[in-house]
Amino acid sequence: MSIDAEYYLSVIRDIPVIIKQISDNIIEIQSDARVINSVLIADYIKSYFSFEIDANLIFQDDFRRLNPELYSLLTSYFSLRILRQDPYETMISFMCAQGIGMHLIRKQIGMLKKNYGNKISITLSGKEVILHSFPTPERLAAVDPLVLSSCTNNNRIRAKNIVLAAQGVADGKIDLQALSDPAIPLAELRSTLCKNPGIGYKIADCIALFGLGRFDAFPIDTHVRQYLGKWFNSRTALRSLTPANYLILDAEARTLLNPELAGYGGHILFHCWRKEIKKLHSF
DNA sequence: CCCCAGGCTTTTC
DNA sequence: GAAAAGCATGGG
Repeated sequence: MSIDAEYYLSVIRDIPVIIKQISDNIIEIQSDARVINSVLIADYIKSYFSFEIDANLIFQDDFRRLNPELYSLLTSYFSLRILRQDPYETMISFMCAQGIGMHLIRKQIGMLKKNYGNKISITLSGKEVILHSFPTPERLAAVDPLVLSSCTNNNRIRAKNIVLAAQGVADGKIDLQALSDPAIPLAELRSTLCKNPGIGYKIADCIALFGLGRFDAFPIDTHVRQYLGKWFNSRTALRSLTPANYLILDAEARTLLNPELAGYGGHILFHCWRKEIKKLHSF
């Protein structure tokens, strides 16, 4: 596998990690830690990068037969990984992602970490680099929403919703551990998450897909709607993305992709669409 | 100045 | 019930 840089500095569950490209198909994970979340780091990383998922399970023979040109375009994205990220961090992060561009989303999350996260020192090639962990629920729960709004693109409603969500996690009213039970039906999981202000269908599905390991969850945003229209001739995709149309598109996607891995496939399609068609480079 | 960006909520018909 | 308008800012 490969990453699109010489190395990445990352903080996984408060553990600083260096991800380095060694050769074309080999990356190396460096860390001083032996365990993450009480799991041996090697085992944790294996699960974190969801290495057990094979794109050929998602885009099966019928897909390949019906969409030969698209399939060949997609194959260079088959090594793309969906990370099993922390559910709370995923929830807050995607609450920052409503109707704005990627660089503004990254800016918001960066400010949240810098202003309210813990400093983490890491040594890289003999030089000290300061990283920031994601702020704890307790920390964000205690912030005045008006103050926090400087980190949320000056959107006070978003800041208030983030504080409410952090408070919910801190006091146990939002039990993300319980929601990580794979036996919970997807529709039920989504409606539970949507009870929180600031979380609609799309963000609920993102939390499920990226934070709860639910690779069957299929978030539909403006890009997904576009490729469903262009690549799969969906008539619904030509209409505005109302809640009703969202559910129709969700059902359509499950007829195109292996339903159990629809979201994983959607993410591969998403990045292929953004990079090949929209010519966007930011992730 | 327009529209669009990994949408959700409130108002209005 | 479903559509329309408001939220916020930066970039094309």
